[in-house]
Amino acid sequence: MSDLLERLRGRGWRMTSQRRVVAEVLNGDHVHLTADEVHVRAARLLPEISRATVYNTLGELVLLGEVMEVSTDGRAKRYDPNAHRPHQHLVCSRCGTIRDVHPTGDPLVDLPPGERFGFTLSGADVTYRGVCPACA
Amino acid sequence: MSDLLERLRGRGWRMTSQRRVVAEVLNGDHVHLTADEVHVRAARLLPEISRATVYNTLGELVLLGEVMEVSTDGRAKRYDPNAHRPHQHLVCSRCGTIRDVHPTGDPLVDLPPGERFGFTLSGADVTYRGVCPACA
DNA sequence: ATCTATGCAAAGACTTTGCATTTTT
DNA sequence: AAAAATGCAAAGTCTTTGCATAGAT
Repeated sequence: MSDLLERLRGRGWRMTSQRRVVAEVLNGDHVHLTADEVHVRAARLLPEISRATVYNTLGELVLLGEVMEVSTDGRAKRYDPNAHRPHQHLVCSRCGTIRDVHPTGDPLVDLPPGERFGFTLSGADVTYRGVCPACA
Repeated sequence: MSDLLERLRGRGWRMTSQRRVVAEVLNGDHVHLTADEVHVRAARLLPEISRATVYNTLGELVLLGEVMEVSTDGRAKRYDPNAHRPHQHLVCSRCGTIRDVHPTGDPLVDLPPGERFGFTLSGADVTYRGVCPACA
């Protein structure tokens, strides 16, 4: 749908060739790359790009709210460009692959006051676990 | 309630002084320590204990299913001794503190077949996010 | 006596940082 | 020209590993 690059341009994000290739690599659905995977793919388009820049850029995109950081167990963080559309994740317990899934009914379970321990709630994540077809 | 140490003894777990202090440190409710925190506290009871042993022991407890690994964002993994009782986590977005919360209604949302992408589902985690009283 | 856990120190995976240089606006 | 991004290399955090020694059953 909406193009990450366009959205960023619209927000007046200073554009460089490095940032452009990072945004290109991240664009799409069911994209959940690690920083290193982003670096490898970005380097195919722009060989000189450094790992540091990839990390910087990913950090920026997260701050801008355009990309979400997803941490699955002990593995490297993954970056999900679907920050604008609420969704949940289905994670393969074997290989770590992630698919986006979309709420069906009303999965946003609320927490009763007695269970809040004084916290100010901001939301809830749901992560489904299972084994993907490739690993089964 | 149930004592972690007792449960482990009952399962014929080879007991050493190191393992004993790790189990003691982990025992309780709302305990979600990092490996390093476990090491510090264990070392107060048994100064010679090494980090490697703490990591080994935590890994064992996870394999035995007596302790759960909880990964919150990019921080170090935390270890939760409440593996036996189903519960969810309420995480402070500011400081990372975790509280256990217990299902009220039926929070286990099911995923419709059309959204499974061929995965064999094994379960779902719910994590509530918010700001804890200390950080607010 | 046998079998396993421990501890050290080194390596490894992932990420961040400081600073001089280059690029964008 | 001013402001900000890049890249390098070094350091930092968290975790794992190999192997000789110590300890549990």
